[in-house]
Amino acid sequence: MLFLDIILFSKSKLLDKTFTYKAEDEMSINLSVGARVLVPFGKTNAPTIGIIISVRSDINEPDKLENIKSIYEIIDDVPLITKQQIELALWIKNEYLSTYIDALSLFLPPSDIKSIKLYYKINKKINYIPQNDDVEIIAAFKSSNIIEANQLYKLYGEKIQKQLSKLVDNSVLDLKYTILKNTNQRFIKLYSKSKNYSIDEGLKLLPKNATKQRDIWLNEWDKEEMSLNEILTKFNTSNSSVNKLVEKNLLIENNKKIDYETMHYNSCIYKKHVLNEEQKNAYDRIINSNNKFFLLHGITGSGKTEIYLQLVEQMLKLNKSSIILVPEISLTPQTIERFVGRFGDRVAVLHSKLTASQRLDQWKRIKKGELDIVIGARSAIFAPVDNLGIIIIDEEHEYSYKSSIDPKYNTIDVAIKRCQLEDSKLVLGSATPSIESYYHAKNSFYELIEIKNRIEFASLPEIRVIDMREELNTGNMSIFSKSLYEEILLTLKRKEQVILFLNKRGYSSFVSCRNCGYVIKCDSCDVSMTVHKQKNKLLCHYCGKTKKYPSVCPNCGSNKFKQFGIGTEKLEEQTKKMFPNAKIKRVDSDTMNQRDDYQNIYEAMKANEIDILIGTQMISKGFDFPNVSLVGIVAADSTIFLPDFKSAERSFQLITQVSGRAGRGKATGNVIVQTYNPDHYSIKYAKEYDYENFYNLEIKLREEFGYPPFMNIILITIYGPNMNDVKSEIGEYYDDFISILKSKNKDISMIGTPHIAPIEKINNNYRYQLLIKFDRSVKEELIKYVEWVFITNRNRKKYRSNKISIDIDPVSIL
DNA sequence: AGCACGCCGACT
DNA sequence: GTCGGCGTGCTC
Repeated sequence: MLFLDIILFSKSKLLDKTFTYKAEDEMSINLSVGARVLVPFGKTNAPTIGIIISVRSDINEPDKLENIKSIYEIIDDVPLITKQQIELALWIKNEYLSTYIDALSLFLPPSDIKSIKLYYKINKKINYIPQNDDVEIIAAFKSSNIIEANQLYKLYGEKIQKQLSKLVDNSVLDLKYTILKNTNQRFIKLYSKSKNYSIDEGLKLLPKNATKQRDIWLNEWDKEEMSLNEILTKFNTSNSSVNKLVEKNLLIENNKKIDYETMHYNSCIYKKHVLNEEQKNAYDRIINSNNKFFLLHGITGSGKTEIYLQLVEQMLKLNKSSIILVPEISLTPQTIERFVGRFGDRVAVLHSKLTASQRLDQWKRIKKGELDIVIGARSAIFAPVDNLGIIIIDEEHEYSYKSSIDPKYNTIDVAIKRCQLEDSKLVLGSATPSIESYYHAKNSFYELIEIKNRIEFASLPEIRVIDMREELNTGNMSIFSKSLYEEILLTLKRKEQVILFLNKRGYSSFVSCRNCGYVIKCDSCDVSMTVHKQKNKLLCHYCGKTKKYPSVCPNCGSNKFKQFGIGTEKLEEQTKKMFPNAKIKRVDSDTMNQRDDYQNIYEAMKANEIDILIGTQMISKGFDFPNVSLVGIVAADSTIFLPDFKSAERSFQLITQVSGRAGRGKATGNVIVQTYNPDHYSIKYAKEYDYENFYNLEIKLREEFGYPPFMNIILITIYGPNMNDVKSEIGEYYDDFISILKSKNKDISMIGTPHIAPIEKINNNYRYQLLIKFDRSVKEELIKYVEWVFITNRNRKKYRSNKISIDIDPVSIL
């Protein structure tokens, strides 16, 4: 007999624990850790899916033995996750206080189980004399030994379930089940022109006014068979005309199985470059060092990607696989292109636009080892690769590496843990490492590798800081400083490209009444609404709700309004006005709706079909266009003074990263930074490309104010529809928390009391926060107390409508 | 999450 | 007397 510890696939917090089942002593059970099982659960023994996380030959509390049920069956022949991955999942559960199933699900493929069908089978060996209500049930089994449960419910109503389970208990009936899996086969409708009609014969069947149908019938097709989508785009029509043609038998409809295995990326071969001395040195150190963890600090344009590519190539030679993480896959087409262009069909590209079945397919192929290079956003860290040689995290300072949904894991910490478990190397790369990472490199946790020159000794663009206060003094009220305006003119004249960066989408940041100063706010959030001119609406950037532009002030009735703060939409409008002959495109989440929009802009940029590219953060990453020689940062102040411990770092990184988009080709680059705070240290050091001194100052401030990497932070937010309930709940649990700390009598310093969140209300939920700062040495212990107070014992009924968010090591405390 | 048990009000 | 309302508590 063996005992299996199971985690059920349930979202309920109350079922978030291990359940022990027994199974016959079989060899196969030991090999089934990580496989899914079907188990009887609850009073009705409902077949329920779980996953085996461990197998034991004994049980801790023997008295409970009689309560332990036997599993129904093991679902997977091959475990979905390895023991190491289970260990990593359990680490994540404890480190970030998530549920078991949330942590495990990170590693699991999309479910291939459609449903479980239940049957009842009559047991012929038992001679049962039906009593009372059982009579008709037993009678039903006269015609068939086995009947689907749903069928029985249909015949006699759901309430016979009780009798059925009683009959099962008495062994009169046996419960049977089948697991229905998705076939993972998709069909697509393909259309071809009927060969039974000549063109003219067909034409006769089509009314004169059916222009679209005639278009489709008369024109030459690109290929014999076209999909509906292809027809619709080619002939700019709707499916009704296609359906009509099918009705008339002029088009033949064909169901074809589509093969998801062929997922290609249009990319050309990306040939190998010879590493320069600095690159080669970096490469050699990573390959040869006994250290496992590296921080590659290389300025923008220093050729980090080529180092990554050659590291991966070396891993292939050693028969090892690689994981490459990029901040946001759709925003880094270049990196993807290079990896696919170098390694072709060994590369799995995991991105958020994959359908569930594509995702499953990729997962299986990675698991099988057909794909041994995985490139993707943060969740690719959980890819089921075997024999992992290296993990590369590009742009390691990016916030997107910290998950914002549960489990709120930090990808870098997960990667470190994974590398320890699987004996692999980890390379963090950035031109502007996070303060925390650089600190750890300075303290030898990472081996620090610095690259100080651009490839082929291209020079870094010169950054000019323009004091916008002086512009105002000289009477320039426009968005463009004199210098930026002139520089754009010159750049356009030279037929080079310009990137204008502004970190705010929309037209204006907010609207306020000229008479009384009232600011239009979202009805559901404590946030001012942004003007979106194209949509002719006010939009809340937090909950997405919209409002009409007001005709009168809801506060005083005045009809005079003023808009404040510029967004990319207004910048685009102004730029078009100032440079009427330039080809201008805007990139922000408002213009990037379609799957291919970003890719199209990228291609257009490459082909020099755009003169001025305007965008938000979306364009700050990995864009590499040789013909961009001017970058304008329109308002560098937008994030500087946010009350967040990372805001100075963030500003420095943005300016450096965006500046890095200039001067990547032969043309020397220019950067113009417009600001009202030219003396702020993040702007001053960014101007000089002086990461080192920026770091030296910032790290002192972090130490002084007790922020990471010196102190750890846990941010607890309780939110709900009633402000008083939220306030009193967090107060009560805070008291519990404090008394636990006191009773433990340990030297735990903990700072802070509950307070209303900087954004008081989001989506009609009032928010209160507790910010806990503490020394790293007590982290493990403190997390246990947080779990005890805010998860295990958080069950007061009157706060049922409140929710909680617990963020360990948050990257933002807003 | 389900599901059963159980303790109260409105009915044939 | 009983049907059923949903509050409470448990699931290996």
